[in-house]
Parts: sequence; structure tokens; C-alpha cells
Amino acid sequence: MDIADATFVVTDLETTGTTPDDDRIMEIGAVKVRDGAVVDRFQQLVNPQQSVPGRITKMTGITTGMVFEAPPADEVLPDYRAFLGDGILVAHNVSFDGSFLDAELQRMGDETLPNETLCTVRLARRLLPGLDSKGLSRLAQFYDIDVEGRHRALGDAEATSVVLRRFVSQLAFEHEVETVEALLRFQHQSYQTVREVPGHIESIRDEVLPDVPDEPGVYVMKNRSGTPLYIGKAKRLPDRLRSHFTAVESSGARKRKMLQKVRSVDWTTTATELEAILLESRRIKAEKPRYNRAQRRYYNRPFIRLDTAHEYPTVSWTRRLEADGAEYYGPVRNTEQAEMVVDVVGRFFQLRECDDERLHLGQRCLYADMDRCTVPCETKDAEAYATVVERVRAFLTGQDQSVLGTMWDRMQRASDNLNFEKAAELRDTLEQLERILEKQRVAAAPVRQHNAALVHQAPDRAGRVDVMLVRFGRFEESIACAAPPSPEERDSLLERCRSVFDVEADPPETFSKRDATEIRLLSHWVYAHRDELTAVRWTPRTSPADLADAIAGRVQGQPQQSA
DNA sequence: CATCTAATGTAGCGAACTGG
DNA sequence: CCAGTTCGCTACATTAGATG
Repeated sequence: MDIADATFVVTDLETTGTTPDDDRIMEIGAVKVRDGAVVDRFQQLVNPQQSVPGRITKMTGITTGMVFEAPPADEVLPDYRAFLGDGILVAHNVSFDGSFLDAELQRMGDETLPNETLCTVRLARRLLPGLDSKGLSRLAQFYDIDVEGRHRALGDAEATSVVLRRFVSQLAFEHEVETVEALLRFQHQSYQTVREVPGHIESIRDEVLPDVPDEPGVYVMKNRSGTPLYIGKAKRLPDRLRSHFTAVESSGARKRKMLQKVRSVDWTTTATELEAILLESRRIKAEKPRYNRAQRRYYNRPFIRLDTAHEYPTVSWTRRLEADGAEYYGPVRNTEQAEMVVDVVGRFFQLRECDDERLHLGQRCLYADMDRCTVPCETKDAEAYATVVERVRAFLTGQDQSVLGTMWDRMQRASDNLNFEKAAELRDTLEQLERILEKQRVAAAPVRQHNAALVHQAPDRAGRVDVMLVRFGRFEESIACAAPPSPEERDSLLERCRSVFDVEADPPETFSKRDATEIRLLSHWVYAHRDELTAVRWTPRTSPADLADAIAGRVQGQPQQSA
């Protein structure tokens, strides 16, 4: 039914209290509205058959004396029912008025009201979410409605009918609500499907975002009680944050749910993006915000292990980084990749694949006959074996690309021989391997011996250079400076190099899960920016001053021998 | 394959408002 | 004060996935 054809009976009751079972109706007021116009009015005092409490008289002005001579409910209600007809019962908090009407009808032994009901409080909550109060007084003030006899039944009913008309027109304009059915449904819709851009989002957009510094960093969105909802990192905080708070309507359900709860945004600036990535990772794992799905826990990624503590080293993979004299490379993505690397090394390099017992017993195994081993068990030729190890090292650090070349040839041959299945398999392996080795190439050292300053010049940040200091494979600190660096920046660079690259410093005993995760994040970032990066390597023979000079040289863009 | 952890879904309770 | 509604939070159960 069209809203214009419907009859609304806007009703207000004055009662002696708030409990329908114990308290009674003492006045009924109602206005009949059709097509936006008041067509009829109803007003009647009712004898509640009990005295009117003082606080109620104070609020409504209705005294026990006034209702003493009025007819009781069982005489008034039939008249009201006739007035109501099959119109829609409208009230401000209709469950209140409805339950009093039903309670009186029950006392009379009459049927309760079958009419549809419409609640203007429910509409107000959905249509005016930003308003501080949805009480009738506040709405009257908001719409500038003159109420003749506030807290008298007819006065409040008149005011409510004006509010109703405002709501109906707002619903037509903003929510395409044209029919009575849609109108009645709307009052039961959940807030979030109704609300547009909530007020608190607007205030964050307008008041918080202008103060965000143009730097990399980590931001935290918090709810009303300060609990973190989401932690994120940004290359540039203002850009990232703005993207969260604009086009809110088009975002997915999960994000809308979060934005509904956000009341404040906090941030920590960092010198560089990489530092922000690492800080973000730590904070997500420590605080586990509800809306962060990724990076909630530390994973034990596999590392490739070259057991150089052994006289005749072997290659294997492990999820633990120990201080056992072995060289560790990686990490790689998963078990499958780790096994693939170990397998490729086994097939292309003549390392032994026997266990120590067999080695010492000098038991030649089938790998010797396959020419996959230098057979140290028989020859005891440590020197020949060491050259193989050196070649494996060159392969694992991404320096020796010949294996990739060989694999490429084999793939071509398989393809030429119409063995496409094998060719495809080789292609997949090759692609993964290239990625893994490319990550190693920049570090060019096993994890523990990765000591370097990474100089990053982002193309979209002219005049600015980031320097990352890596010691024992772990990110230590980063410095952002101008290109070329000012004298002060050079001094501070030297100072940082001194503290990070202390020759006396002992390598860490073990690497924690956190270290392993951060090594992965570091290698990932390095890989992603490999074309914009130069690495200045540090060895125990490099003095901090030389290192700082070499870094400064790269910052100015003059290629220099690595230190 | 058994076990444990993390992610996701659900129920229930408290807080905040509305009416006289 | 009471009753009703809704949201946010907590606790708990269920499910999916990782681990050894």
C-alpha cells in the first residue's frame, strides 16, 4: 500500500507509572494522519482507579482530582478503538503505549489490538543516528516543533505526528521507502544496514587525518575502550589512513563492521618502511587485534642448512636456526620448497648423502655409482670435497647461476621432445628456485654472516634515501636521510654503524621464532625492492668509518667498491 | 593419524537509552 | 524506579589448519 493511502493514528498515553501490570492509563491522546495531514483528533482523561503519584503529577500536571470524575478505561477504550479503526498505531516508543493498551483491554476481557504498529523512536535511531538523544523533547527541539502541552497526551501525540511526517519524507528521499510495507520493515532493520557514514568516521576524517605526519609508520585503530581493532603499516601514513576512511560505503562487510567501532586512531612513525613492517608484525602478534587476519602468529619457516661444522658437509633443511657452526639459508616458503632445494642440490652437486656411520665405515653407496657423490668415504679427499662445498655455497647464495641454466636447457629439451608434462614441472621448479635464489643473491651470505648496510633509493621519493643496517642476518636499525646526506646525517650514520657493527659483538646463540619471522620479512622486502637497492657489505675488517663512507658514497649515487 | 592452536561463530550479559 | 531494544564484549563451542 502506498504511504499516502495509509491511516496513521499517532497515539500518546499518560500513565501512573511504567509497569503495565501495576500502573494504569490516565489519559489518551491521538491524532489521525492521512497523506501527511491531520484529519481527526481524540483526547480523553481516564480514571486510573488509583491515585496519581506526586512525581507523575509534577511531570504531567495531571492530578488525582482531575481524573476522579473521568470515565474509567473500560468506557473510554471502546471509543478509542473506534477512533483507531484499522489504522496503524504510531507512538514514540510504541511498545510502551501498546503494552498499556493491551493490559487495559485484558482487564476488560477484550481482545488485544491487532493493528500494525510503528515506533518513532526506532525510526529516529535509524534516521538520526548522530543525534545525542532520541527522546521526544530532543526531536521537537531538533525539528523546531512547538509543543502545546508537553507531557500531556494530545500535545505529545501532535508533536509525534509532526516527527512522523518528517521521517516519512526523509525515508522517501534517502531510502526509497514508498510503501507501508517497506516503512514497517524499515523500523526493524539493523542499524548498520541503514546508517550511512557514521559521525565518528567523519570526525576522524576531519580532525585526525590532517595531523598525521607524512612518514612511514604503524597505525592502530581503536574502539571506544581503547582496545586495538586493527594494526597496519604504511609507507606513508597519511595516504594509507585516508584510504581507510574514504569510500567507506563501498567497503566489505567485515571492514564496515570494524569502521563502525573505530573511535580513535594512533600511530607510531618509523624511520623507514621496513622498520614499519617489522614493528607491525610484532604488534599484531602481541596484541592480536580482532580485524587483523594475517600475521597473527609466528611460523617456523624452513631454512636450508649446510652443515659446515662437519668435515664433509651435507645439505638438509630445518625449522630451527642453531649456533652450531652450520650455514643457514632462507627461509623458504614451506616444506615442499625446502625439499625441492635439497633435492636440486643433491642432483647437481656431488655432496655425500650417506649418514655418518656409513661414511666412517667407508661403505660406498648407490649415489657413488650414480656419480652424485665425490665418494669421500673411500677417497678421504677433503680438499676435493671442499671445492664441491664451495660450489654449493655459490649456488645457495645466488652467485652461481649455472644450475638454473642447466635446468633451463633440460626444460627446453623436454619441451622439444614433446614431453610437456615434464617441461611444465621443470618450469615450476625453475620459477620457484629463481625466486628463492634471487632473495639470497642480495644478501649473498648465509643468515648468520649477513652483515650489511642496505641503501634504498625509492623512485617516488626523490632526495630521500633509507639505510638499513643488518647484523647477523637480523635487522638492527634504519636511518632515513637526505641525498646527499648533510654533515650531521653523516655523523649520525657513523655513530649508528659503530654501535651496530661492533667487532667484539658475539653472534646470537639461537634465533627465536620471532627472529626467523623477521628474517623472512626482511628477505621478502629486499626481494621486492631488489632493483632499487644496493648492499654495502661489512666484514670484521671493515672499520665503521669506512662503512659509513661507503654508505654515504652510495647515497650520493656514486658507485663505489663495496667495503 | 592424533594432537594442539588459531580462526570463526554463537549465546548471554551488561550498558545505554526510550517511555511515565 | 520498570520493560524493551540494541550494541559491544566475553566466554564458550565448533571448525579449520598446522604440527610432529
